[in-house]
Amino acid sequence: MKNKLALMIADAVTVCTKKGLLPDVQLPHIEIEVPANPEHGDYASNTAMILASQAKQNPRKIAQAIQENLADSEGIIGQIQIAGPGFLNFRLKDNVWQKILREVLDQKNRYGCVNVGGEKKVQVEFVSANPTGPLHIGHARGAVVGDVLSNLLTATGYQVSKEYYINDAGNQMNNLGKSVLYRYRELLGEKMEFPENCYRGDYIRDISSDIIREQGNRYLTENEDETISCFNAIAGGVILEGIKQDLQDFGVTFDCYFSEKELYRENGVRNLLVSLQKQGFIYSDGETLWFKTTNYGDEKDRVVIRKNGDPTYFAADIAYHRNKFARGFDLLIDIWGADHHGYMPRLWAAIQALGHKKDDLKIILVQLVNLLRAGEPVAMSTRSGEFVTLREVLDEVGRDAARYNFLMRRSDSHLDFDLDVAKKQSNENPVYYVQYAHARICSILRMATERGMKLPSYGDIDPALLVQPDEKNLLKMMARYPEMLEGAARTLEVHRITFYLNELAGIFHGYYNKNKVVSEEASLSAARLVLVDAVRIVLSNALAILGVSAPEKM
RNA sequence: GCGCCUGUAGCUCAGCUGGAUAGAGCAUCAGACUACGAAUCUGAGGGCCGUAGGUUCGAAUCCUACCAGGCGCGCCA
Repeated sequence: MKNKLALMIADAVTVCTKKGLLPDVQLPHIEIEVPANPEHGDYASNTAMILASQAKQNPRKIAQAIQENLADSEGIIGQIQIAGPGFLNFRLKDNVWQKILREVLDQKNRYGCVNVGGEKKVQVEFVSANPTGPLHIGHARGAVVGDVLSNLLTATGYQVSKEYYINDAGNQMNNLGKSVLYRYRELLGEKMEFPENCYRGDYIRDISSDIIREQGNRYLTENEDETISCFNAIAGGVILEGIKQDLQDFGVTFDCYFSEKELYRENGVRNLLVSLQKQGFIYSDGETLWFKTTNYGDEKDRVVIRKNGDPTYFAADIAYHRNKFARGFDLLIDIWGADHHGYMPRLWAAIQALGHKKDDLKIILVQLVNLLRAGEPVAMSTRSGEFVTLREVLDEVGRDAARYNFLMRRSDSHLDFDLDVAKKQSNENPVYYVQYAHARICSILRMATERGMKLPSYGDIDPALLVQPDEKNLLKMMARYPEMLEGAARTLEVHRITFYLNELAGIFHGYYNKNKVVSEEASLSAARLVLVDAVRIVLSNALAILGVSAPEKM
C-alpha cells in the first residue's frame, strides 16, 4: 500500500515538472508514513515539504499541484487533504481495506512475505561461542536474534544461510584440555595447583570422569602435551554436542558449523597474508606482521603475525570472511556481543582490502543481558563457573517465554531478564497476551463449528458489514503487516515484530470485549468469523517468524 | 586520556532514518464475568525526551560542547 502511494506521488511530481508547475527538481525518496493521529488519514506524505526548499515554492502550493496531478488508476483513494505546513493526507476507500481479508485468506501462511531481498544470498553468523563450556544466558539473546533475523530475511525474499563459527584453533582450546587433565588427575587422587586460565565448571569434572570410566588411568603416564591435545578434542566434541542440543531445544538450528581449523588447512591463512602483503596491505617491522587497518579508519594498525610466529585471531578472521565471500554470499551479517564493538573497524578494513564494500558486512551488536530474579540481580561469574546456562533458563521459563523476552528490546539496548516474571503466567508477561489472542480466536472458530456453522470463505461474506472502528483498525493493522516486515528487514530490527504483535493482539482483545463475533445475525457473524480468522493467520505468521508457538488452547 | 553505545512517565521500554497534540506495558487508583476463554477489557492520573547551544518551515530524532551510566582501548578470543 505504501509502495503504491509512493509510486503515484512520484508520477505526479514528474507530471508537474513536465507541465512546468514545478522546476526541474531531483525526485526525492518518497516517504509515506502512518500518522500518529488517525484524524490525519490512513497514510501521510511529506513530499511537498521536502520539495519546497529545492523548488523554492510554498509547500502547500506544491502539495496542491501534486494532488491535482495524481492519477489514481486503481481507484483506492477516498480522499486527499492538504494539511498543516504541506502534508498530503490520504484516506483510502473502505473496500481497499476490506480486500485485505481476501489476500490474507488466499495467501494464508505466505501472507506478509514480500520480495525486497531479490533472492540475494545472505549469510547470518551468530552464537559462535567457543566450545569450552555450555551456552549461558548471554549467548541465548544472540541466538534468538540471529535465528529470528534469519526467518525474517527468508520471509522477505533473501536466501539465508545460518552459520556457527567454531573457534577451535586457539589457546582457549588448549586451556580446555588442561582443565580436563587437571580434574582427571584430581579424580585419580593427585593433589595439585589449579592451573591458570582454566575452566572450573562442573561439566569439566563430568568429562574427566567419563574418560576415567571409559579409558581408566592410562593418561597419567602419557606425554602431557599429547594428552592435553587429546583431551582437547574429546572435551570440545562433547561440549559442542551439548551446545547443539541446547540450541535445538531452544528452537535454533544452523545450516553450517564452520571450524576455524579449516582455515589453516594447506597453509590457507599464511598464504592469504602473503598475498595481502604483496598488495601492500600488510607490512613487517622485523619481528611481527601488521595489517594497515588505519587506511580504513581504524585507530591503529593491528598485528596479524605475532613475535612468536603465531597468527592472531584477527588473521584467521580475515581468512574466514574471505572464505564466506568466496562461497558466493552477497551480504554477510555477523552478530556479536556488544563488548566486541572495538573489533568492528579492523574487520571492515579487512574486507575492504579484500575488495568488498564496507556495507557488504553488517554487524549487529547485541547488548548484555542482566539476569534478575524477582527484581534482584543474579550474580554470575564465568571464571568460577557460576553462570546461569541457557539450559537452566529453558527448563525454568520455557522456550516461548524465553524467546519472546529476548525480542522485546532493540538489540543494542541492555535487557533486563527477570526469571520470575518470565515464568509467570500473568499479565506481566507479554508473550501470553499475544498467544492468548490466538487461542481465543481458535476457540471462537471451534465453538462456531461445534454449533454446526460452516466456516465461511471470503466469497461468502459481505465485507461491507465490517464497519466498527475496531474492525477497520484490525483490517488496517493487517494491511500494515507486510510493510512492517519490510521495514524490519531493511533495518535488521527484529524487535519491531513483537511490538507489532502486541498492538494487533491489543486491538483484537478490545474488539472481542465489545463485540460478539457469533451472533443471531447470520451474515454479520459470517463476516466477523472471516475477519477473526484472518487475524489468527497474521498472528500465527508473525509468531512463526519469532519461533514462538501459536497455541490453539492454553 | 581516547573511542563506541545508552540517557524518553515511578519502573521497563517503543518512537517507522526530520513531521502534526511524544506513545505502550508494568505499577497506582476507579470500574466490567448468569457473555464466543477475565492469561481479557474500559477509564484516570503521571513528561523541561540528561543539560546548554546550533542547523530549518519543523528536532526525542541531525551537529557541537558538557553531565551521568555501560563497554572497549592485547602480539587474548
